[in-house]
Order: sequence, then C-alpha cells, then structure tokens
Amino acid sequence: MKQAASTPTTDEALQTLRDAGLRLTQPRRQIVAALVAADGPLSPRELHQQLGSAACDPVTVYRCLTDFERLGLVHRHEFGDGSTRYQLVEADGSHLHYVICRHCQRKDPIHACPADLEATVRARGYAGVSHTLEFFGVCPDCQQGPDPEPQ
Amino acid sequence: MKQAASTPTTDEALQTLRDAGLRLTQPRRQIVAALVAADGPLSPRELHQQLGSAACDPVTVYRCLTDFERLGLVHRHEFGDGSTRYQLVEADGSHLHYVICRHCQRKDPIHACPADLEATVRARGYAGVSHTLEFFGVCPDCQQGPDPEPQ
DNA sequence: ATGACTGCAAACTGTTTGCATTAGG
DNA sequence: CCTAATGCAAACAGTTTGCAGTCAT
Repeated sequence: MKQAASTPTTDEALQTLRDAGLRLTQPRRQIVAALVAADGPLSPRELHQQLGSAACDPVTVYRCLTDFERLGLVHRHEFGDGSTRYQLVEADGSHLHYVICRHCQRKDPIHACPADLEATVRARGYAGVSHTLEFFGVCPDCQQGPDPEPQ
Repeated sequence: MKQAASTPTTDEALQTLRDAGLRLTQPRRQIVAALVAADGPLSPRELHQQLGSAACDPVTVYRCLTDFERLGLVHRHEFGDGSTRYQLVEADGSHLHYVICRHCQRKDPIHACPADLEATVRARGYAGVSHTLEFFGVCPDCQQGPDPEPQ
C-alpha cells in the first residue's frame, strides 16, 4: 500500500508525458523537476526564474504548463493577482486550495476541496470535470497589527 | 418576509454605496443599473460596451467594479479566459458558480456553493472571507458532435 | 528523416497608474 | 467649497502568436 497523497516523483510525471505521446525534451524535464521540487503553486515567471534563463525561453514555460494542465498533471490556481499559478497534482489526483490574505497576500493551504460538488457537474453531462477554488480574507496577523505588512 | 434569493434593485444597490460613503456619481449609477439588468457575469469590457462609450471611460468601470467588490456588492468570477467577470450578489448574499465548457466556452450556472467550507477558513482566524469557484469540463453537446463549436 | 518542439521577436489584451479637471455632498 | 471621482494618456504585465531552426523519436 502507498501513502494517501504524495507528490509524484519526477519519473512518474515524465511517464505521464510519455504516455500522452509528448516528447521528453530538455525544457520539459527541467520544468517537471522544478514542479516536483516546488512546495507551493508557481507562476510561469517564478518557474522560469528558478530554472534560470539559460534553461529555456519563458514562452516554453507557458506552453508546457498549458499542456501539463490538459494532461491533468498540474492544477491551476487563480489567485486574482494577475498571474496564474500551477502546482503538481498529488499521486492520488487530489490537490490543495488556498486562502489568500487580502492584506499581506499570504497564501495559506486549506485542506478542503469541493470534490463532491463535481458530481453535480457530471450529473449535468459534463466530462473531464475539474475546478478552481480560492478563498480570500484577512489573516489573523493583518487583523491584529494596524499595519503589519500592507504589501 | 422576503424571497430567498433575489437580485437587489438598483435603489438597494445604490444605498449600499451611499452607506459605504461612496458618492453616487453618474457613472456609478449607470454601472449599477447595468449590473442589475444583467443576466450573467460581465467583464469590464462587456459592461462598458453595454453602457456605450459615451457613458464613461473604461478605466472608471475598472475602478468601480473593484470598489463594488470590496463592498461585497458584486462577486468576482475567474473563468480563466483572460478577463475577470463580475455579477451582482443576491439580496441574501448568495451567488452562483459556473461550469465553463472547455470546448465551446459556454457558461452553465451551477446551484452548488461551498459556503460551508468558508467556516473552515474562518476557523483559521480569517475575516471577511469570500471565495471564487469555477468548474471546467466538456459539455454534453461538445462530447456528441465531433466538432460542434470549437470556439 | 520528419514532425514535434523550441527560441526569438513582436503583437495583444486586460489592467493599472499619474495627473489635471470635474462634480457630488 | 473641498475632496472624491472621472477622463485621458500612457505605462505595464502577463500571455499569445508566427515562423524559422532544432531536436527527440
């Protein structure tokens, strides 16, 4: 038996690409590795910075992330701050959601997922259902201090 | 007693603005009226087009919608198509969520809301909690015909 | 070999910002 | 009046697109 929700290894993720008929190019390998190593959602820009500009072109990061999402390899987050973030889905297909502090922009993972609501959607006849969910609020710290960290 | 979930009237919405200390300017009145009349989420661009370019500057639409969201007057949607959409919240504070067809981009309202999950967030000490939730899938029509409406 | 993929450059779109002017209370 | 709010112009950021060269298979 394996553990409930573990991040896929780089090899497992690469296998997903191979199975989908995608070529295992150098940029893709590096992007996958960075996603596996990441501890939270990354924007295309952040991802590219971590790889170093020598690794590949920023455009390639966009293209790869789009493909990876289509394969269900990564989950897309819309934090409402102008850029999309991506995070590897767990081995069991689960993913996290976050609360974003309206004041300090801090992202706090929440272990709650409306996976059950997807059943409602499937009942409508939709296939390949996924979802994005983000919470927004003012974190405890920012409620306390009159001005802990505006930005 | 009043009905469960009805769209606020223009006057009710304007009162909200007044209560918040915002001035009832001409552009704001028109934007509120357009939101009340709307039957679904509108992007700033769509909203501005409905008003007619004579009504006000597009920038004003952005500023107003941002303010309105802060007041909890409108709900923000992130359909992942590059632009944010706004919709008036119901009189009882409820709102709708949507399924977006990955193929034809159709938006289908879903009467399911993870309002209960917000309790989890509040339990963490967050205040003024709100959320965005969108579902994505392939609608029945697009599953049928091999190519009903690619775009 | 050959088609998928990348890199580069440039276009685009949605959104934000600064500042002078206008108008709401 | 006096300040919030608007309009205008311009900057910005993230993302997309076209095309020629390159690399995985």
